[in-house]
Amino acid sequence: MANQKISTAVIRRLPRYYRYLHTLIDEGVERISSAELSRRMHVTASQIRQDLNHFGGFGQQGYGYNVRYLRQEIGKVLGVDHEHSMAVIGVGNLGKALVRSQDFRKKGFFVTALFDSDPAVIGRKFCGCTVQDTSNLINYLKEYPVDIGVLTVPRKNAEKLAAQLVEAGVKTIWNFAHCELELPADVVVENVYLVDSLMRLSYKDSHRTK
Amino acid sequence: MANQKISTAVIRRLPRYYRYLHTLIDEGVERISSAELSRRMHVTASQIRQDLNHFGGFGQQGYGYNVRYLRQEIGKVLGVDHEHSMAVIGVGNLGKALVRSQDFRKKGFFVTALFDSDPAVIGRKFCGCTVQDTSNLINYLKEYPVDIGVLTVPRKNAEKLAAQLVEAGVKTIWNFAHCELELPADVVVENVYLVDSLMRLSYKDSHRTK
DNA sequence: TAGATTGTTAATCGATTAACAATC
DNA sequence: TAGATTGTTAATCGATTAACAATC
Repeated sequence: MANQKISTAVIRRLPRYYRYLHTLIDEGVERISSAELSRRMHVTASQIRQDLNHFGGFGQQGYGYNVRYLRQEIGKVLGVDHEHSMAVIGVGNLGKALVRSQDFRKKGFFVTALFDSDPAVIGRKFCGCTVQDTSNLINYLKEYPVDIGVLTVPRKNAEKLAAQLVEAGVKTIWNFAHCELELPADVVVENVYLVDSLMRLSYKDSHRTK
Repeated sequence: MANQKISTAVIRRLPRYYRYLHTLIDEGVERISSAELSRRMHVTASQIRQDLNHFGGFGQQGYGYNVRYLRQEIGKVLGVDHEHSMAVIGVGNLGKALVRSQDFRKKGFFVTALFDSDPAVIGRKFCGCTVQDTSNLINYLKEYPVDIGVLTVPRKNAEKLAAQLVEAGVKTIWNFAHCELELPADVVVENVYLVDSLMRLSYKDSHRTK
C-alpha cells in the first residue's frame, strides 16, 4: 500500500486492467488468477502481480483475485470511486463532443460549467449547461469550484486560459490544446495530443513489418 | 538509418521533437545543438542524439542540427511528408469534431469519406463530404480507397466496422472506440482511449505530491 | 493436509545517461 | 588548426520477467 513513487508505466496500465475486469464481470467471471488474466490480456502474470502489489495485496494465495473486489480497488486507486465535476473551456466541436459523451458521465465525470468567447455560442445550452463568457470564468469558478478544467481551445488561447483556470483554483487540467502548458508545480496536467497520436499511426503505417 | 526495431519509447517522442522544431522555426532559429535543445525541451542531450541517430545522422559535428532540415527529416520518418486520405466511420460529436478540425488537414491528413448508420445523418454534408450509409462502406472504399480508417463509433459496433474496413482493404486504423480490436497482424492500429486518459488524470489528482 | 496461487525477492533485459573518440 | 559538437560505445539505471517461499 506504500506511496513510494509508482512509475508512470504502471499507471498507464491501470485503466486497462479496470476496463478488462469490467468485461470479466459482464461475462459472469467471479474470480481469476494472474495466470488466466495473463493469457487473456496478453501480458505476463508476473507483471500483473507486480503492478497490483504496488497498491496492496488484492489477491489471496491459492485462490487468485476476486474480480469485483479487484476492480473496485483499482477504481479507488484511480480515484473513480467518487464523482468529479468538470468545466469545459472551449465549446467547439471537440468541446461539444466531450460534453455530450456518455462515456465520461458513466465513469462519474460530470460537466457542470461551459465557457467560450464566441458570442454565437455564449448562452446556448448543452446537456443542461449554459455556455458562459470566458470573462466570467475566474469569478464563476471561484464561487462554484470544479475538480477538473478541460481545455478544448485553439493553441493560441490555451496558455492564457490555463492560467485563468489556475487563478480560479483549478489544480487539475485535461488539455487538448496542442501545446505544452507551463503551470505551477502543484497543478497536474494530462495532455491529449491527437495530432501526435495520428503521427504515430502514420509512422506505424510507413514502417509496417511486412 | 537501420531498420532494426525501434522502441515505441523513441517513436512516442518523435512528434514532440517535430512540434518543438516548428516553434524554433517560428522563432527564426536556424541551427541548434543537442545541448541547447536539451535545455529547452527538458530532456537529456544524450537522449536527443540517441533518438535521432536511430534514423540517420541528421547533425554535423561542431555545428549541431539545422532546424529546418532536421524537422523535414523527422517528418519523413513520421510519414507526414506526404498526404493521407481518411474515412471517418461514425459521424457523431467526436467524428464531426475530427472532420471539422484544421489541425489534421494542416498536417496533410484529409477526410475523403464519411459513413454513419443513422438515417438522420446520412446524406448530410460536412466540409464538402456527404455522409454515406455504412452499408456502402465496403463497396465504396474498394472503389475509392483511403489510407486511414477512423473509428468513432460506439464500442458495440466497433469490432464489426473494423472488420469491414479491413475487408475493404484498409490496413491502418485510428480507433477511438473504447475497446481492443482484434484484427489481422498486418493491420496497424492506434488507439485513443479518452476514458483511460481521464482516469490517469484522476489518478494524478488523487495522488498529488504535496 | 495438499494444491494452488499469491506476494516478493532475485535475475534479466532494455532504455537512459555518461563518456569520449571521430569529425566538421 | 583549434573548438565545438556530433555519432556511438560503454556504464548506469529502471522496468520487466523469473523464481520461489509464504500462505490461503
